[in-house]
This record gives sequence, structure tokens and C-alpha cells, in this order.
Amino acid sequence: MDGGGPGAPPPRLRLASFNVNSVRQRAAHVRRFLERQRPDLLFLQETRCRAEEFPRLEFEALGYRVHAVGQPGGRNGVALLGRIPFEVVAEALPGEPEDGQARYLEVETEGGLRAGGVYLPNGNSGGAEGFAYKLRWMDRLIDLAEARLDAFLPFALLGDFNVCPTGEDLAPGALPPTDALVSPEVRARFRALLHLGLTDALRALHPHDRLYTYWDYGPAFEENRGLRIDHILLSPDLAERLSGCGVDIAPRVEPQPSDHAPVWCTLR
DNA sequence: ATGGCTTACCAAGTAAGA
Repeated sequence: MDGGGPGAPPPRLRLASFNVNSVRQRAAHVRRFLERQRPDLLFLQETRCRAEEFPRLEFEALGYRVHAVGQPGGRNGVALLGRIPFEVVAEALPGEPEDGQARYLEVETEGGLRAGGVYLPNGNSGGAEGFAYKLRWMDRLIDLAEARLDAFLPFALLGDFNVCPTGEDLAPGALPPTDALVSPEVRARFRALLHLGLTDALRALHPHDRLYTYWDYGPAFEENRGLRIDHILLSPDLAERLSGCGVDIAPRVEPQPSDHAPVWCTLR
């Protein structure tokens, strides 16, 4: 039923992504999410610890393999928790050898799936150079996605893209029009990813819903003044298999939450 | 249009997040 021999259908997969805003502060939220949803792959962003500081044991106890990519200083950080075997293909986005920021992790799973976890620069800090870094990072991501699609790999990108793709993807007035999350150059680069042939999974299944994945700390959540900045992008063959996709707000309702909520999808 | 939160730095006040 679930994989196996020649001609067998590929197994059903659940993929998810969660910006945790410190995995050491949010380990219990992640554990409850894993227990409830049992994703096959969960990409984390803003883990904010070195790899050796990652609280791997409590996830391994739930049957997950853990691979963390961190950096000194308590910034950034990405990781993968996987219930299926995987091999790490990349621990950084190619194209800028001096880039020491822990923002990308790519794996190949047992079933031949290529999946990349993304923590795209915010672009509002660091002045002009901070914004230029965001644009360069997106150009590098476009180059990488093009190469993966040219190779006809079943390919998925999941993570915090720090982009509201359209005006439908943020509450009215939630951001000033000059913000780096809604800038025309940033949105153009996000569209360039889609034009390569990637599908925005959440919008594919919920084209007109008011869906957010981030709400500022404070009254923003109860007022539903949010942003849709966490995304799952699927190559054409994976998009054909897309059977469900959503935002899980349960971890955002729990005490001491991350400011983001997880996004997930199911592939038949 | 921001920091009114939150976090990591590490012990007081920054910097970053979005």
C-alpha cells in the first residue's frame, strides 16, 4: 500500500515548515506539533543556536532524525526534523562563499525527493546593504531552483521567505508600503520563482482565503492583523500530488508562542 | 510606520526580527 515495488505509487508525504523564533524556547511547541501532525519532514527556521546546542534528543525520542545548521551569535539558524531517512545535500545556498549566515539546508530523502529549507533575509535592517543582501539571496535562490527544475528533480522549497507575495497576503495597513516584505523588487523575485514552474501550494488550494502565517507579538493575533510570509513551493510533479495544505494556528495559540505558525502540505 | 514584544548576547543595554 505504501511504497515498495516497481510500479507502486509513491508514498504519501506530509511536509511542514515552522519559524520557531528560538528552538530552545520553543522545543515543547515543536514537540506537540510533531505529535499531532506527524510530518515526514519538518523544516525549522530561526533556531537561533549553534548546531551543537540544538535540543535534538527530545525530537529523536519521537522518532525523528535531526540535522541542524547554526551560526555563532544567536542569529538565524535552520534545521530539519525527518521521520524518513535523508541525506544532506547542502548546508548553505550557493553563490556567495563569504556568506556565513545559516539560512539554507537541502536534503534528498529516501524516496528521491529534494527539499530545501529556506530562511530568507528580512531586508529591513542593515540599511541599503541589508536590502541588497536580500535581493542577492533571492537571485541565488532563483538560480538554484532553476538548476533543480532543469534536472527534473521532484523539488520542494519550504520556509520563511519574508515576502508577502501580493496585497492579499497581509492585513490592510499591517506594513508600510516601503517595507522590505512587500517591496516591488522582492515581489518580482518571488514571482520569478513561480515562473520557473514552482507552485505556491497554499494559494493553489486556497486561492482567495485570508491566510496568514505570522502575527506580531501583542494584539495582532487576536485582531488577525497578520502576514503570509511562510511558503511551500512545489515542482510540477509534486504539485500534481498536492492533496492538502494549510496553516496550523494551534502553536500560535499556546502560551509563549513563536510569532509564526507552521505551514504544512500533504502529497498523495 | 513602529517596537508598544521577544530573543540572544551576557549581565546593561543593544540589535534584530517583520
